[in-house]
Amino acid sequence: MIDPRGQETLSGSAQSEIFQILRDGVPRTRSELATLTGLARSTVAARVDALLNIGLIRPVADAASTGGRPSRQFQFDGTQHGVLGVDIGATHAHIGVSDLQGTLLVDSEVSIPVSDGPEAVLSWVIDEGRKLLADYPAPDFLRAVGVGLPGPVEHRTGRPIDPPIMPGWDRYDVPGKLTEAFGVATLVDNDVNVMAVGERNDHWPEVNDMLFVKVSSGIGAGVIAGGRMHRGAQGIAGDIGHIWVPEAENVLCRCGAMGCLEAVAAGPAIANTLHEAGLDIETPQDVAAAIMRGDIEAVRAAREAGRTIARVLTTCVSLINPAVIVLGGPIANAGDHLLAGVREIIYTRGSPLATSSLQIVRSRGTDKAAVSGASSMARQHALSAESVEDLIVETLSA
Amino acid sequence: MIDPRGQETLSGSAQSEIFQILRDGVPRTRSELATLTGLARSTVAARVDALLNIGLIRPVADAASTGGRPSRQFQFDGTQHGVLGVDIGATHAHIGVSDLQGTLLVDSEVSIPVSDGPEAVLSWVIDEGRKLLADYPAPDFLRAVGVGLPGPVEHRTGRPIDPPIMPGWDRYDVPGKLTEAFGVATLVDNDVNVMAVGERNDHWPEVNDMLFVKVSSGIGAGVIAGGRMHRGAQGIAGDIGHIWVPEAENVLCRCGAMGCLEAVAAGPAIANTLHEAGLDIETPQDVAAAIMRGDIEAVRAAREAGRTIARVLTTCVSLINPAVIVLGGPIANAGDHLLAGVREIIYTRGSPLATSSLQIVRSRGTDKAAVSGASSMARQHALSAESVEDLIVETLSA
DNA sequence: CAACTTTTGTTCGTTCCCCGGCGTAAGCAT
DNA sequence: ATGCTTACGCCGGGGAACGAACAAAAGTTG
Repeated sequence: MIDPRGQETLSGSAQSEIFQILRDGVPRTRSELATLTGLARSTVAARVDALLNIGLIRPVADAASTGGRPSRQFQFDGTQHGVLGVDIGATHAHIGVSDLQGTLLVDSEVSIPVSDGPEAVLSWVIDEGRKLLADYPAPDFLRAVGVGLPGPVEHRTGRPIDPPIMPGWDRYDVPGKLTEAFGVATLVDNDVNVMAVGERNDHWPEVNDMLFVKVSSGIGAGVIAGGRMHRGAQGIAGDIGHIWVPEAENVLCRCGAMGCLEAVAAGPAIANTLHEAGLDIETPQDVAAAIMRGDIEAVRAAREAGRTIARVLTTCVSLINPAVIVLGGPIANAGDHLLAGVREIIYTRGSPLATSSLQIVRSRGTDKAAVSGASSMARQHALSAESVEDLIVETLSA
Repeated sequence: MIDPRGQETLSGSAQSEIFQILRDGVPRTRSELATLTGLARSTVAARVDALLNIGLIRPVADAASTGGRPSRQFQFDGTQHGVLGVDIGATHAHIGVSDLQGTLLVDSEVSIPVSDGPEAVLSWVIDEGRKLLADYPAPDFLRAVGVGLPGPVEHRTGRPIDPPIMPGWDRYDVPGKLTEAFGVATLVDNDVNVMAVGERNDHWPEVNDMLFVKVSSGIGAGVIAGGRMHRGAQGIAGDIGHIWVPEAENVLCRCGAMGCLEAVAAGPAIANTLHEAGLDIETPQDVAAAIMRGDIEAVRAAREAGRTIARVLTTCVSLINPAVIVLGGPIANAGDHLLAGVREIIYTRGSPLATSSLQIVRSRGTDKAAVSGASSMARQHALSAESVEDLIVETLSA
């Protein structure tokens, strides 16, 4: 019964090859899969049966006959399993259950400051997660958990590293806690990275080089290079909020330094400018609202912030040569004004080669972007060759 | 040697798994390999025999007995095969034969302008290559060819794309020509990328995130992200020479635009400055010579160029979070002055997190850096799991 | 110095996966 | 309804790898 070759299974990597082909959602027949993979029809049949058993694929309408017996078609079925997406913000926690297609099934939000510490926040996550999952009692329904945290995270271990605004979280074993509670793998990352992965998986799957820039109370970027999240030597790649810009030369940043980009172009900086101009604006949310209602001063400030950010981004574009820049966060999503400022500078000042086919767009995510990004990260893991193979083996032995 | 396990060792085929383990040069016994791979002793023995036959490993002194029969040890043997490394510069061509350990065996250089066109230049490469290879008549000695070109290259196809200084080379099928002549795979890339790969493979094998910056007649960077060369959406990632900098606001660049970094900080710009200051300096080589002999004006100019470049690099550091920045090219290698300027700015102005453990060093390559980089690129290919397996299969069938 | 111990190296039968051929099932065309 | 065409399911054969058993080569001990 048991493969005597133990855990080292060369054929194992090919085990889920069929599934990886079907992941695109296109229905295919067994013969098509055989020619695509080069495997024998009999082998394909066995694999397809296994996937059907697990519920990762489903039969769909037969293909039109070409003269002989019509062939059955099979298609990716993402409805039988799900993942948990968790977004921890500075003042709130947001959790959602998505199926493996990426459809958000239910979600729930609560106001809880991250400064209450990991035990309090994660307890809510666990309780609420279990409540939401109660509606999906299928055995093995949950396949993974994804978490976005508002600070630097060592992705390999899932632990926050010296987070500035998360007292008590430093090096806390977030995946340990959640894996214990839910019994599945837990992936943790910085919220910007999580949104970047989500945006890419959901809207730009064919793009391998992308920059996601979030403008809210700070400014951060997620770098996707060669189709993979780029984290850098210490996991702080994309931390562009504290790059020195001449506009901020005499402005003190919350990080304690002078000259940081986010000291002049992030939400609080814009709020401050507008407040001093006499507007009744305190928070980044107020800024977004003012921009949305077309306040001329706010619009001007958003566009100017866009220009300032773009001056930094021109360098990023030359260095990375991305196909797309996505702007996200409440300020960027409040109309096209910040976007317009970014485009203005990048398309005029950026190098012609790198900008000729560069797209600069707004995030398509909504207020649920972070949760859906976290889910997307979890989904990516759950649908990976490794996870699917584990599931096949598990099911076979049971 | 290179540690192949540094990043993703695509477990595609376990056939050459044993070889990939031995690539680090450490001698190992069959039993050690068996426990490392999880394979049976008999399987390991068969694989080892195959590798011995090919000549990719060699037996070394037996291990000390632990009471029983002493075990034989085997070690990577890079002396039985070799690669060709080719560096095409603006005014010269340089070719060398290296063995698979990376030792440069012979090399040869000629003054030939790249503007003579691909047929002329590559004819010399082929003739000279055959001459050099005549001393290594072992069948199947040559395993790959690596080429560095002074312009943008579409790495997938190996064709130059709109190169500014290579008339007649646009979209020329360089790998086709050389593969036909030498009968092995040919890899082509931009010279900066080639040097970056070489520097990484030879001197920073364990570093996965690195920036290589070349300062000569232009300024370019090679980006290694997550252990892989990053090329970007159009293959022009790292093209930092034409980033807008305020220092160059009113300076015309050779590219036709105003404000480019390399218009003020590359070799020709420094030469021009010094020439205007009354020095007898015309070319970047003159600049390097002046710096080397300690000319105070030249040293000052080099340091100032370093500062200007570093202002751009601070953004790159925040975005990529590299572990190392390597500065190469004739200007950077003419003493530590440019390096000092770069360090001065990055360590004072860069974000503390990203610079705290960042190393900024000079390239260790010599004037043969480009050839050795091209060889290194070829070697990386020749030692990849795929190539080794092909070789095993080939030898078995013969 | 010979027999024993210990570990390695080698051979060979077994197991399992996968391939490919053959018979059967299921629609189309006449 | 009959034949044709294509797809599905079963089954024997080949190859890869495993592991047990045996042979070899030291060191160890009486």
